[in-house]
Amino acid sequence: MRLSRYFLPVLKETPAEAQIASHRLMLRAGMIKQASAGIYSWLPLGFRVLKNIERIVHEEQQAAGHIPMLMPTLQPADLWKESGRYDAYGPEMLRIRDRQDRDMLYGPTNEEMITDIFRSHVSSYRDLPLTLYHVQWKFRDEMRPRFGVMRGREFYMKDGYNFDVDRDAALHAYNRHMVSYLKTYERMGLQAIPMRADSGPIGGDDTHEFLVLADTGESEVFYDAAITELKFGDRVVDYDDVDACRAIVDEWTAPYARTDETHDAAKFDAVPEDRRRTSRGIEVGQIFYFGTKYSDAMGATVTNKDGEVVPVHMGSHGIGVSRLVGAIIEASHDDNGIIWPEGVTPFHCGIVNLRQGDTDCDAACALIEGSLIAKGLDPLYDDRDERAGAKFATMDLIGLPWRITVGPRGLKNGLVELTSRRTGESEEMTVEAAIDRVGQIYPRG
RNA sequence: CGGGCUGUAGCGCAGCCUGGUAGCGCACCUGCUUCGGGAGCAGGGGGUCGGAGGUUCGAAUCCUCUCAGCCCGACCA
Repeated sequence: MRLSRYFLPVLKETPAEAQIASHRLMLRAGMIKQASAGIYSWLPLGFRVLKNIERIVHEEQQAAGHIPMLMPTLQPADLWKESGRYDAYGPEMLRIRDRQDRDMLYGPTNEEMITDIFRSHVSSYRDLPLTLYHVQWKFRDEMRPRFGVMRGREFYMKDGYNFDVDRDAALHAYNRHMVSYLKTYERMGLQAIPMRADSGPIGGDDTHEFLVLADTGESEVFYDAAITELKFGDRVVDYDDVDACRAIVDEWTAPYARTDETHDAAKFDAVPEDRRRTSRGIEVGQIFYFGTKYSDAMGATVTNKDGEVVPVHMGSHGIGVSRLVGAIIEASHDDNGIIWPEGVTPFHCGIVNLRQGDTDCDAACALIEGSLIAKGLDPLYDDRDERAGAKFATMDLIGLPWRITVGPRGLKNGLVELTSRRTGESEEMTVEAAIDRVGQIYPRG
């Protein structure tokens, strides 16, 4: 993409309403524009990041055997009256009436709808296990939206629902989700720690939240430093292997890690003192096992091996996709702007032409751009007729992890500069070497 | 939903107290010079002062109502 043809409305000054780093930087980098309190338009740069996060979520969900679909944002109230949550949910739920005077709502989550789909089409244990998920906009009418996309009223969320014949099978689904979530967050360059949590309005027995450590987090968290040493890395998981999934879950749930809601001071004190940590965390996902809560209420049953009709065991699992954009920035920025992890960056590499209009510089930049595109990468070439300082400042602000700088001085010797946004370190090399290096950084394109 | 604050050009703000018909910086447009970390000079365009009502000869400024946004709290992915 050539910046001169793109839509990147960066701001030099910070809008007054932005209080925290991610909100400030998303506005300054031209990623979002507020439409109303807690409701945002996603401008092209922000949209790219949102879609990258969504893509990783899809890939990891499908790797775990979960099936994508799409449910609507508007739901009939009848389903929610059936589960009892129409009254239980309170004013957070946006209620709407259509022209026929039917009660509708903008969905804050989809347990009722998915249970309705399930009961309409599945009646045998032979069709289980089944996990369906979608990524869709949700709405919760927060009293006080704030912090940009971190706590909007409208938000983009992956929510999945597992259906299993009994408790043991459903617990494997729970473990499978935890494993897939660990992998998902790690691919986004995040350390998200699973912590035992409260179930809130979803209800249920077993639940973990995933928290990213950041000073601006809404929750106080207590954990054993040992958990931050764990890395998922390149390990290959067989998601059908019950014992293997449980072993990974055991590994990540062994060290103490809880939010203030479930904090147990006695157990925390048992952690060696030098490993005890207190911090703040941003919740970026949660998994639940809630048994037959909805299947009982809504009559979602299957016939088991023995010919008995039994309520199906369920769980649900969410990843806050739009919130993750903010959370990643909270965890990865400096005074000059955002620092994107390679997994979610809106463009793989920036190309800065220091002397726009100079034949050699223009040609070198065009060559680099074309070669990176040929490798399946997405570079952002700043071809504007701007001064060097303005181009550098823009690149730093929007946070592309790598930058190739092309100027007449270096080019005289056939050299360009490759700079890491994270470390600030620069290295001079030939045009070809720079193209190769960036290609190696993103082996999968 | 309680408490506090703010709405003046795309963004950041001054002007309001003490009424006299709107200004600064950035951004934008034109020209010249500049050109490796948000350039300089000159010229230029852009605002029903959130909205409605009232007081007044006259309202951005005073009064009433209203809408929107932000902060603290309770709540929350």
